[in-house]
Amino acid sequence: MQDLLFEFISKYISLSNDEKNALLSLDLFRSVKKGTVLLKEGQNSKESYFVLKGCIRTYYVMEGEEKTTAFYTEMEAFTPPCVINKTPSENYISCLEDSLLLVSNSEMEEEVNSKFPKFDIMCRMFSEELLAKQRIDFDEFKTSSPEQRYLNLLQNRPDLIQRVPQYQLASYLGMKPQSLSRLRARILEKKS
Amino acid sequence: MQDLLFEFISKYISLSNDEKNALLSLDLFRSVKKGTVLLKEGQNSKESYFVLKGCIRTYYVMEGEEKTTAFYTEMEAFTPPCVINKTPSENYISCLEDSLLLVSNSEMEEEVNSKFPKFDIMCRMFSEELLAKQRIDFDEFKTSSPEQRYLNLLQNRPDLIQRVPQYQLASYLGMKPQSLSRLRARILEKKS
DNA sequence: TGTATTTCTTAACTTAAGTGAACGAGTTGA
DNA sequence: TCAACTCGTTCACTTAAGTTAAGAAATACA
Repeated sequence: MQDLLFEFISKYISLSNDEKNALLSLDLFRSVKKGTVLLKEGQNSKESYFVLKGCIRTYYVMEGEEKTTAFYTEMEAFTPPCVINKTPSENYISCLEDSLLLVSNSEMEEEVNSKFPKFDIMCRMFSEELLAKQRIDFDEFKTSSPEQRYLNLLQNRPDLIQRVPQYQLASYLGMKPQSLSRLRARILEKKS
Repeated sequence: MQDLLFEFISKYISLSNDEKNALLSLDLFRSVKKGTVLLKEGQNSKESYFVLKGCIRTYYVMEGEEKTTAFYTEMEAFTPPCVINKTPSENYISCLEDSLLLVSNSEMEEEVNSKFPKFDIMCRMFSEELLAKQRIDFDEFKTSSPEQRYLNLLQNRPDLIQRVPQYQLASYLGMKPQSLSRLRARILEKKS
C-alpha cells in the first residue's frame, strides 16, 4: 500500500530513503468503514485526505437535503476549504465504501515541509495541477446541459456511475434524482 | 503600481529588498488595451496573469459561439490549464477593459523559485487558497438554480454585473442571454 | 426469512430555460 | 450623417427540469 503512495509522489519529486522513512513515521494510513463521517458541518478540521482505496464524498445539507458536490476515488486528494481558510466547515465528508486513506494534518504538514523543502515543491505542483483540472471541470459543467453532463460522466468516469447511488450522482450533476432517472430513460429511448 | 504587488505578496511572505528588486528586474508589468486577445485556442502558452487593474475574461468558442467561463479583476490571478498541462489551449483569454497586468512565464518562475525558495512557498499557499475558493464557487454553482446564481452574483460581485456585457455574464452563469434578460425582468417584477 | 427502509422509477402537472425571430437603443465606422 | 452592427429585450413556442405523489425494486437488518 505504501508503494502506491511512493509511486504517486515519484510523479513530482524523487525521494531518498531517509525522506521515505520520515513520511512513513508520520503514521498517515487510516482504514475507514463505509458510512463513516470524516467531517461535519460546523467543525474546525485540519485534516487532508488522500484516497488509496475506496471512495469518499463531500456534501452539504441544505434545508434537510443532502447535496453531493464531489467524489474522490483512488489516487485523488482533497483538502476541505475549511482547513485552508481556518473557518468552520460548511460541508460534510463521508466514506462511500470501506476505504484506505492517507490522513494528514496541516500543522504536521507545515513541519515536514519546513524540514524537507522538496515536499513544499511537490505540494505546489500538485495543487497547481488540481486547480487546472478543477477549472476544466467547472468550465465543462457551465457550458453543458444536464443531459450532456451525464453523458460526459459516462465517458470520463464510468466507474462513478457504477459505485455511487443515483440520488448522489444527481446533485453531483446539478439536478434532482427524478430528473436523472428520466433523462436516463430518455437516452435509452433515443438509442433504440 | 508596484506597491500593490508587494502589498499582495506580504499577505503570504515577507520580502527583503534584494528579493523585491529581483522581482522588479523581471519586468513583469504589461499594459494591455481593451479587446486584446492574450491567448487563443490551440496555442501553447507559458504565461500566467495577475490583474493589477482592469479585467480579463476566459472563454471557449463552441459551434461558433463564445462561452465565457471566468472573469479576473483587480488582485486576481489566472494560470491557464494549458500552461500547467503543457497542452494546446482549449480556450481564449481576452482583455475586457484597458488593463495593467503582471505577466509571468512558467520557465522564468521556476528559475526564480529555485533561487528564492520563499516564492515556492508563496505559490503553494496561493494556489491552495485558489483551489479552496474555486471549490466553494463550484459547489455553489452546482447547488443553485440559474436565478439563485444571478442573485448570488449580485451579492458577491456586484461590480461584475456593471462592467461586463450581459451576454457574457449569461454563459458565466450557465444560461442563454435571453434567459438572463427574462430572469432579471422576473426579479424586478417580484420586488414590486 | 421476512419486514422496514432506502433507492429508483414513473406519471401528471408546474415552472423555467432553450429556441428562433423581431425590434429598438446605442455604437461604430465609412 | 447614415448604414451596419452589436446588444439587450420581448414574445410565442418548444423542451426539459422541478415538484408532488405513488408504487416497484433493492437493500439492510433483526
